[in-house]
Amino acid sequence: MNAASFYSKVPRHLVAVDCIIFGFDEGKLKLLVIKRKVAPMAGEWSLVGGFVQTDESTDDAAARVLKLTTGLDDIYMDQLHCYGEVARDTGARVISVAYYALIRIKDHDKPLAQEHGAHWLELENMPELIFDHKKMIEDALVKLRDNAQFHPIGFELLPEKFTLSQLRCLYEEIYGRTLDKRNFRKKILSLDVMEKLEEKDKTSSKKGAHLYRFDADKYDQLKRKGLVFEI
Amino acid sequence: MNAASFYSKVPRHLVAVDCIIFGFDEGKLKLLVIKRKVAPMAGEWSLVGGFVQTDESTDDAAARVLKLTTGLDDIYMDQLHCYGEVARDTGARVISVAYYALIRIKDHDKPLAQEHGAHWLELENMPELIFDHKKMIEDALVKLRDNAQFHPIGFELLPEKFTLSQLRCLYEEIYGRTLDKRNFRKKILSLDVMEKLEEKDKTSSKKGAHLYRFDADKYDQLKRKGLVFEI
DNA sequence: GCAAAAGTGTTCCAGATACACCCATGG
DNA sequence: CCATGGGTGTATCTGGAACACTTTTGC
Repeated sequence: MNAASFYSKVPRHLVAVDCIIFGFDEGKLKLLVIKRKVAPMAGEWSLVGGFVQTDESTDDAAARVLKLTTGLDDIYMDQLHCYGEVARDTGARVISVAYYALIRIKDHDKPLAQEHGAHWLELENMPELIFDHKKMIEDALVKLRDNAQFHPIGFELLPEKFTLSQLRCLYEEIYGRTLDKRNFRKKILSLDVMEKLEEKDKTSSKKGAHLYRFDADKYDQLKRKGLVFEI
Repeated sequence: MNAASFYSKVPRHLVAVDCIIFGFDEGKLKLLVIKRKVAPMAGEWSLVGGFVQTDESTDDAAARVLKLTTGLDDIYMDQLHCYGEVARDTGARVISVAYYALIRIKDHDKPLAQEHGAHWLELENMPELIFDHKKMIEDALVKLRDNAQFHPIGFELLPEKFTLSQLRCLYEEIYGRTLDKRNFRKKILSLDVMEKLEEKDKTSSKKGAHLYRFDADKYDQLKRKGLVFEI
């Protein structure tokens, strides 16, 4: 059999990407979701998505969709899972590859997002979503937890400069449980991957809290030497 | 926009599944690979795969492909990753969803496998493979390690009755390092998820080693009570 | 002066690691 | 009788968990 006859007569499918876009604001994990504009399910809440084009990889498609809605490039994104049930999309048979992204809410293009009907909703208070998007979000949260424990991805959700309280609050949100203040400080500081700045943040206390910055270069160096990041 | 116009004019893609089929035999992790029969790359080593049909989910397609080559049903399978680079398949643009499966080599339909040109090759001594199949295998091994540590999936690779030495040997293969005999026994037995049988296996020692059987019901009970499986 | 968040150390316990010898048996 | 793999217990160490008071300063 030659290549032409091997690949011909094979069914072709619509392939979509859906993005679970995490943000962190006001001490809460949030997701960027949109009011769907097209039938079926127009007007319902949906993840941000789009179809994979002929000349782009699925990774590229996810990056394109993210940029289209947030204006952001060069963002932490990871593939979550491919959802391939025949009837998962009620409009047509669509195979969807889901990605999750971590962004700094402050950095995104707010007008652009609004133009696309996008809203930041609290993870803990998600409305009904179309198709299997709820399941995607659940799966993404599990994966986020797993990854955040052993990789320094939490910093992707915080501003460049942040306080230890903010960082702890973020991890508490991700893990869904409280963390001991002293143990958390001890552990994260012992990793020695953050730079302590002179500046203090006074927005949330009279005393002021030191700001820190994640040092990616230092992390890479230490990782090569065998550092095991764990929070 | 209505549904018909929304979904029309969207490019459609060939979607394949590829299966990384792990087995364990003679103390070694092995993979079931085939000599590819069709162009391009006919005659080269390849993972077992096939195209996703119109009426089947990607999970179903993977299960179908596995059954076709091994005769086995109802096997541990988990999705690995969706590989979506545009040019990953040199014959056409094919998006591939990879799955990995754990089977008991002794249970598979050997003649059927041979008929499909399938061979069990040692993981440590893999030849070159077509396309990105090498990468898929590497990714699968990472995922297998991660999963085996916290889920009792190692048992899927062993016969129903096995000795502690066999089990330890399997984990040594998976992790790629030796494990202390006494510590391993202590840990695995303390989980209390295996039934100790009266029978002994004398094939590998004069004294004979007790056979054990994994007790899935007991594991499920203990898990509900909060047992954390970890090896 | 007081409210509100920042910052700081020690004790305790569980689980991981390291390690060496006797046992049973077929040949 | 000896070679081979099976089976066993203890001491030590490390890292996680629990826990409460002082500091700073804006109001």
